[in-house]
Amino acid sequence: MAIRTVPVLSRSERNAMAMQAAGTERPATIHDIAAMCGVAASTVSRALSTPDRVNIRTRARIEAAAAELNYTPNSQAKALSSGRTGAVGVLVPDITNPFYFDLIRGTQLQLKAAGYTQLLVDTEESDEVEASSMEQLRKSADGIIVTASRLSDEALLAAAAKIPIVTINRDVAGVPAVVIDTPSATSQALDHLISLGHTHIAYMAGPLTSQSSTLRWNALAAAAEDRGVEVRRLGPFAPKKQSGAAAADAAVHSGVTACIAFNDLIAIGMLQRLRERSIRVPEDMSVVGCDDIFGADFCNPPLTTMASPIEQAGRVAVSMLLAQLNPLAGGGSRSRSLMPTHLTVRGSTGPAPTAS
Amino acid sequence: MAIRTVPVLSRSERNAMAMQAAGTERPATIHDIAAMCGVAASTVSRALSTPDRVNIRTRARIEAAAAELNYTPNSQAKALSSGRTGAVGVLVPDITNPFYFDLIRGTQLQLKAAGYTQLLVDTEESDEVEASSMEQLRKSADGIIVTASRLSDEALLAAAAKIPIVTINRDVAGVPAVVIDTPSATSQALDHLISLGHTHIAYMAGPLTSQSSTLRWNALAAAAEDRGVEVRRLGPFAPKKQSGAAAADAAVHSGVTACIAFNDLIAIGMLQRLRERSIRVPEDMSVVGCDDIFGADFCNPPLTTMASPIEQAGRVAVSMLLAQLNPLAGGGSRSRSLMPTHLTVRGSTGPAPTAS
DNA sequence: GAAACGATGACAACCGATTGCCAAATGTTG
DNA sequence: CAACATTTGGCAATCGGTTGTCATCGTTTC
Repeated sequence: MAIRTVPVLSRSERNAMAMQAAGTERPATIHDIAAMCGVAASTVSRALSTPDRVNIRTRARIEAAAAELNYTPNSQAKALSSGRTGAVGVLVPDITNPFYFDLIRGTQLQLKAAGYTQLLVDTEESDEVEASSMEQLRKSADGIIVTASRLSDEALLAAAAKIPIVTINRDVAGVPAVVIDTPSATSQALDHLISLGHTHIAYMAGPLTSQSSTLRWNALAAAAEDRGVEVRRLGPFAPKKQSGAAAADAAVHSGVTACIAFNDLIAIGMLQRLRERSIRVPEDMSVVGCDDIFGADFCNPPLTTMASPIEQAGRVAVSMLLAQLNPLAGGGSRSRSLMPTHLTVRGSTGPAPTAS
Repeated sequence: MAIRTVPVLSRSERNAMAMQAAGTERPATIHDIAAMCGVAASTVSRALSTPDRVNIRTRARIEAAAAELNYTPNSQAKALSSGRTGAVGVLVPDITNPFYFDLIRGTQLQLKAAGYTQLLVDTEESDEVEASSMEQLRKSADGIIVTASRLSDEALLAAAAKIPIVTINRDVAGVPAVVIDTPSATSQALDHLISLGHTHIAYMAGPLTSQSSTLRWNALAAAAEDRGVEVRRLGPFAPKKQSGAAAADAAVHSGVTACIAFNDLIAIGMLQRLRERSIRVPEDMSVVGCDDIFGADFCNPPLTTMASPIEQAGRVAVSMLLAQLNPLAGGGSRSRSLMPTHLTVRGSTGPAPTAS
């Protein structure tokens, strides 16, 4: 009969050995605290998460021990057993777009304040990456904030059925959304240009898959018809500074005297290109951007733009998502939030050139 | 005698009930696959992670079942049992600083390519937040990338003993680091200014806790002595665009004709302020920035700056960290990487004004 | 044809917490 | 002082994987 020669070790004995071997201090667990206080692990767990369920004196002992051991709960284990991960995914189409910097900052601040972790994912403007990231996050996050989604309405709805979602700048019935009201700013911008005497105006469109671009164009076209001016649509252009060159050339070629760009990146790119071509802004051509991103105020000339409360939009999206996650707090969660915008006039717009 | 009236349910039975109740499809687990293939869960686990340990036919069956069930491993469970989280923490002092946008982009891209998740944390320029974030990440990440750390050398070393760390722009013996070689670019910038005839030059310093700022100043002071020109240190200034106003005023007041700013944010802020005060750049005052961030090329005038390969630095940091995590790959991991920089001359520097 | 062997897959412990259930301890009341 | 209500805290199952150990099976070699 074979006798086990390897002695059976208790968990703490093995841990102690591992510690000794590695020479590094092993993070404390609730079991360590339990052993130190002479109570069960479950009691420790309760003392820390449901303080009322535990005698105040026991709780004090446990808290002291936890402090002494420098205890931090293991978030993985917590997530596994409780089902809540304490993380929120934030999907952006392009990390390098400054628009999202402000957004990310807003979500980051608000999430941290609520004790959540932000999982930042760059979907590279691809609907496939977006969909697979969502599937991935479904397990590792409690909710998702999706900005400028490239997915179809159906796909978004289906995803929202699996995990709480809040969209930003993408309005789909049934999915809570934060929408920055750039369409209404668009007509403000149009009126601004009209008041400066412009009658031939172009809209430099964003990606075809961008709902924002479509909505802005619709609003702009409607307003133009209402005011009896001509606005033509050019593009599409990728929302990057480099696209500005093509946009500028297209605008010049079309003979307009003013243009409204899908976003500030394109507008700033246009400014650079126009300068290269010695076309003066705003004397020869007025340019309006959108979003008021970092840089819009110090480019040359400073950019007239439709300012969006970007960071605030991020914060609101987080609030809406957290309200969805913890319905206990009385405040009935709204499902749609419209963020106001306004036109900020700087140096890139001016009177229309008199007929040459 | 009390008989249990509640029937004991197997795991799958309960899951099925939960599915029915929630009306939503529950993510598949290895147990589902195991049941479907008539093998043990452990076999499924091996088939997916150690394919060689499993018969090729069994493996094929398992893979087919996994695909059919649309199986995705639960990262929490994986992390808990294996000890590896598949996540890397990235600590930045200020998310809104465009310098870090490029950095974050670099880390994000490289991490994603390696199948890791990025946990982004804003430490708000606080050493305490930085320390507590590290303690937190110790459990939830496999490694940490720390940019421009505000911690003491000892604290960093201690942290590095607990979890793999790579620093960026912070050199501590014993901690792998990526260092952007701005000090050497600093003397390039100085020579550039000297060649333009400047003899009275100021360095607009960054935060006192920034090692980068100190190193740049040291390099600059040494080079200045070597060339026999006067360079005075002004500041410190917070690395934000708003600080540029104070910096500009200080520079003007000190009577210098050129200044080298700690970073582009300060430099751009200075340009704005100088313009407000009708001080011409570069005719009355030359300005050199550092980093070549987004915006440096289109501000007014375009900024002469010491260009840093920021995104690349992020990628290298990730590579170094991953090499540390997976030592299997032969390439001996370097512990220090110096990123070259160069001076990019644009419009913000020009000949020194002739004596008035 | 038997012994030795490698490949294969099942069993079960484990990671670090949460949580339902129940027993013991405590306090309250008549 | 007994009976009952209420805390309080322990036990054990569970989350979804990973991994060490071991039994089994088919194959190879002498």
